[in-house]
Amino acid sequence: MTGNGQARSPGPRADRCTRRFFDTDSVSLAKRLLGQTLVRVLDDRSRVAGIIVETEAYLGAPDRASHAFGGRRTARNEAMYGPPGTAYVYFTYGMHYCFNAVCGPEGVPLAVLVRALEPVEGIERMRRMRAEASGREPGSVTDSDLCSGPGKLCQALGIGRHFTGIDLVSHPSLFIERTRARVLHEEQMSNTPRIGIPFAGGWVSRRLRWFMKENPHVSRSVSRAKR
DNA sequence: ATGACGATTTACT
DNA sequence: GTAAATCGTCATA
Repeated sequence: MTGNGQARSPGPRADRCTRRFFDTDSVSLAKRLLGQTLVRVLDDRSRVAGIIVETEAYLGAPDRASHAFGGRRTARNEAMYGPPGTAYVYFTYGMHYCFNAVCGPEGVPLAVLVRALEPVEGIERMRRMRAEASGREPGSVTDSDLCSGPGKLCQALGIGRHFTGIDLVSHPSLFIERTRARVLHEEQMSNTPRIGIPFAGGWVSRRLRWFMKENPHVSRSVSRAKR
């Protein structure tokens, strides 16, 4: 036992992100999430996980690109109004799920979309799950094609609709581990406009997408947007 | 009851 | 580069 009561383990042991970690604005959370690890514990208790390398901030009612634009509150986006640390998972284009971490005070629909992961645990398992979900052969799924997009990472981690509204701070099979104590330095990250929101008027050009520079696991569209 | 529309991915020219 | 796939959700009637 150490002085602060934490158990000492052989290697660096990752801690789960707390309520306080999520209790901030979405731009801050989008940056803080870079370098943390999204973890899914499967039914057989094995873990699949990846380091978050790309995020997008959604700013709520005033944000034309947000599902909560204009204060819209429906059965679909109800989770966005939950307390910080709530998961918001939505289904889109008739075939894909996307995962968000909700932040800000309860009742205020701020969220961060997790767009890409660098696979680190259970990679072969993720490859199989993603292959099955997209109707391909596992051999055709390369490491950089595994979690390099919001729909892809949900396939790889087996994240579906039933996770929407769950509490990332306490849920046994979906959470985020604090693998990085501090926010990445500015030189280590880039920001660009968000992807796939041509309908968002003046919000289209806002640079609310954040990603690790030079990381091969960020979503495709990066390569042409900005190196 | 109906119709338009995606915070995407994939295959193909 | 462009386009198809595919369906839950929500606004309108």
